[in-house]
Amino acid sequence: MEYRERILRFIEEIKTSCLPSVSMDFVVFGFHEGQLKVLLLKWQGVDTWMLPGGRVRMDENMEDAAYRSLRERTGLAEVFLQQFHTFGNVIRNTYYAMEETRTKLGFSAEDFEGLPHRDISVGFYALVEYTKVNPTPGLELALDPFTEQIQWCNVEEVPQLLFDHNEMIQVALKTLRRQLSYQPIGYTLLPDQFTMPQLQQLYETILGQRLDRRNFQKRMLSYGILERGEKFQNGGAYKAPYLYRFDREKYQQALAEERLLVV
Amino acid sequence: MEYRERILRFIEEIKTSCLPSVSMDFVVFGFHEGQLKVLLLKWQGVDTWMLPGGRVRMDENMEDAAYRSLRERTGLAEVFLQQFHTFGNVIRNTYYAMEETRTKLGFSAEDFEGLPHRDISVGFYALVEYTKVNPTPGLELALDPFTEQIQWCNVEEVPQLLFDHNEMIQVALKTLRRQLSYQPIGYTLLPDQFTMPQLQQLYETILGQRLDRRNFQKRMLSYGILERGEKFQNGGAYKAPYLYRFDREKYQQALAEERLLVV
DNA sequence: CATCGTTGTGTATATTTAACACAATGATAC
DNA sequence: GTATCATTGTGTTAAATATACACAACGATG
Repeated sequence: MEYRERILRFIEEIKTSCLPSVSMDFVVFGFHEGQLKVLLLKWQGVDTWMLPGGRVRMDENMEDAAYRSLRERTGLAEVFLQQFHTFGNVIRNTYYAMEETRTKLGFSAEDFEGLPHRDISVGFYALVEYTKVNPTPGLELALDPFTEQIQWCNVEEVPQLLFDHNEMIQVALKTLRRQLSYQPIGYTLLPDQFTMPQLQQLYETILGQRLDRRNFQKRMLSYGILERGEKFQNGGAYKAPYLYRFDREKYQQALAEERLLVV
Repeated sequence: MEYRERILRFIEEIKTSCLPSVSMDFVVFGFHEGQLKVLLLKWQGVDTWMLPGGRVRMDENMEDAAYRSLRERTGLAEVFLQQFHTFGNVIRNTYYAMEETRTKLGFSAEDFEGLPHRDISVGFYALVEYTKVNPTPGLELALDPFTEQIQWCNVEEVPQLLFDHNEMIQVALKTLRRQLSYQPIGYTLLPDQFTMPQLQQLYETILGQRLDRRNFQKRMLSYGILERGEKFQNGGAYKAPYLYRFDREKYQQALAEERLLVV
């Protein structure tokens, strides 16, 4: 199918099969080499980054739509996904790049007619295991003919984004910090097995503050949600740390009872 | 203006000047005689209660729309208002009473054509001072020609409501409890002056548990956000309690620093 | 003027949180 | 081989906080 044709079909699909004036935006967090990362994408013809988004089909639950969108982007079926805020300001769309994009791609105003000019956007944050993610540009899947590039970016180094997406990331981060004690942050951001220092680094990165190594370990073990495994030697000139994995059942139970307060 | 005419105008207004497929619902909390109350309303021709709702105008920020809707309903300009969750399930609308209402009122399907058949609804909870509220049925204001009755109901005695509104109240309550320590719950639900037992009763009602009288007082005073006034005698056979009022500035500061943990 | 329910304040105890010290490990340099 | 170094695992102590509880003061009532 030709490129122009694909875009026209895409627009037609949005107009006919998706809820008008409602969109979703995703703040996808990953953790790699001691850094908290977020997934960003770029539209073809626009040189500013933005968050991945999605739309809700007419007969689709919003939560299902969110999982679907994220699966299409990351290839992950099992992720932690949660709405954190709904953004409804008119000025959200002040820096809308749709017009710019349209012009650059050589489409007429009529081609894009009927698309909503203003959206309410439901913000979701997702916690995914960095190594398992396969960022997929929409171009390859025909799911979004605008998306050219998609890649991870350190949370501290996020550039100026389109729309209110910078604010979205900040609100998502704030929510993440607040929910650290009653959401399964650990086993959705870390690989199956991990060391205590890794776990601590994750918490420190999210909270943005140092924690006492000894008290942290004591506390984590006291929750009774960790299983200790073998020792792990990665070649450093130091004592080998133990590998741990989460006891999912006990973790869930502790979360339900909100016993995992950290700070 | 005739009744039928008013409804047709109302529908036309929604279709032309409000965002399609987005609505708002409000869980309005008040506190009176030791009871947490919530504002419910009834449509004409339907004998099931529901939550007050609203819509966002095309050129209006969603938050502004929420304040406007609530002002129209309660007559209050200054309320604490905050979104707590966005509801997007399709089955939300399974028990939709719109059709039923339409038939009972003698309107044809064409009259109601073009109205969205499925909404995403942003849930807000509001904290208002019970005595200052003047519940206003839409009929009197032409703001909502369906609403016949509006009144307070004890949170524990809420009947089966339309749509997913019972769930909404539960989620709002959960959020309220969780945010008790970093939101200005106190001075939005209580009158300007209040006694310590009143304040405690409020906290106990929201949290759904008893608190130690002495420790509660000690803690509240330790925050340094209360100003003690005169003694207050309401005629009971007991020692007169002091009246307090909040030092708004210090309260705000304590909230910002999240120092008001209660349980 | 004794009684009763309620309010204000204090104090002792238990629990939790925070601060800190030391031994063990395993690669590296000499 | 052995000393060095960064890092890990565990314990101990002091401070802060939360909890439990006791008593005196007040003001209407009979």
